[in-house]
Amino acid sequence: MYALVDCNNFYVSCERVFAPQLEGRPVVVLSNNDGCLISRSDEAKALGLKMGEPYHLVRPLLMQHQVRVFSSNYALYGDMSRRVVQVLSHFAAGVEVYSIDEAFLDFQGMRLLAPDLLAYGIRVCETVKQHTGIPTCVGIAPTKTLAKLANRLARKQGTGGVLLLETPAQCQEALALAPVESIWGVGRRYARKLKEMDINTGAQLAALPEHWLRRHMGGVVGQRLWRELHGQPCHDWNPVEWDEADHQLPTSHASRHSAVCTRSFGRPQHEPAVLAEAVATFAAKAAEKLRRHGLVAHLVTVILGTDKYAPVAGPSTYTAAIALPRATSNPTLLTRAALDGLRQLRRPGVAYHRAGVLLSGLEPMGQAPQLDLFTAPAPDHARSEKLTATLDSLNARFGRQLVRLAAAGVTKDAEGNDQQPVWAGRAAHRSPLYTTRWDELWQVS
DNA sequence: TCTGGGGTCCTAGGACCC
DNA sequence: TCTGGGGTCCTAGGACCC
Repeated sequence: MYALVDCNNFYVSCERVFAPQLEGRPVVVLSNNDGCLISRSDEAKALGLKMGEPYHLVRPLLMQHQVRVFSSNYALYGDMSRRVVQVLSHFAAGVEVYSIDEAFLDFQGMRLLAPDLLAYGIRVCETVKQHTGIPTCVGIAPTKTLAKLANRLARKQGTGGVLLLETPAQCQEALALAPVESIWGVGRRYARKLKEMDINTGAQLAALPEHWLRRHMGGVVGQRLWRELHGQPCHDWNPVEWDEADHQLPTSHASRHSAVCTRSFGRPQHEPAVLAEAVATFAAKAAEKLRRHGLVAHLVTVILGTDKYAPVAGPSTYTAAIALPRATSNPTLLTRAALDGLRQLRRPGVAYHRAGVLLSGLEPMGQAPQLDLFTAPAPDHARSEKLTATLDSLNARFGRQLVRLAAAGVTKDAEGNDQQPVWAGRAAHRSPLYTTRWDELWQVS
């Protein structure tokens, strides 16, 4: 058995923890660059506001109904997510973090400890709410796919936000209630195809022959979906590992294949120097992510994007890949490669709307075989490793990007005040970093 | 003027290797 | 006229997830 714990309207709920007066009022959170709506309170959903809707199109509606708007604040959401996972870790032998607002719990054999699984699930919800302020729902079922389904139904039909599907009959009943597009693994395309065949519910999908899903729904992916719907677990299990020394960051053993940092600019940019600072910043952030996971990369891909909504033919995304002689997570080497890529890619006079850096060809640090027999390790390799480690610990202690490469640019004015780089995205409504910055702590008066 | 970011898996086809 | 078999790696594209 698996339990899926899902935080309700997660980003909005995080904002409400520190602004309880917004309880019961319509609230939305915007994507990076204040682009689209990515989290909505129940009241905002009731106004007809849709997930992913462009902010500039619904602005009049938001003003009309006095909807409270937030720019996204990932430092806050990431920290709240970590707290939720920490609470969950006390309730199961294993926790798999699936996304920033969802986690699976290993409930195998849980019956022995908690004969009443439903009551146990309710206790999970209550404890998370009490310890973090975040409301959740829990779905419990024999497979991850069925647990997702149970979770989806839990809010409306569950007990205290919890729904337990245990017997085949219970699973069948739930599947019959589920629109086919709500099944985990059935996206827009497959949903349309299925509806054309008059397959409208999860139960109808599960009733198709296994080989049909293999043939028409992505090969083994479809086959796995069929089996999961029939109670046979097919998905991997990748629990987080708690580092005893540093209880801050759980790390997953799931292998990662890439680390990427891309951003839209607040306004289009064509200046080489500005683009270089942005790309250097993204390279450093992606490299930091790599080191956090103990990985090194073989390949650096620089991404530049023009206006993807412009009514012109041709692609809006351009990439240049730089292969490294040796896999590394060193920010200096990765930034240098990224800037090389940028020089290859950039076309004079073209206005770019976004940029990014993708690191791939990943391997665990220390195990990477040397690709180039004739390139000796740099003589200052050890010093440079030490420098990187020092940089990471300074940034961990005093705030992200406090110490960085000069290539990433300077964002202080003459008086030493923080200043946004010219390429920075819009974030007009960001809340304070209540839990991760000393000078932005929540104040109670 | 204004439309996010970060991932996964699978398949097919081409280049290249012995 | 006839043109193997078994691989790897890379890229692009399509599907999905949050």
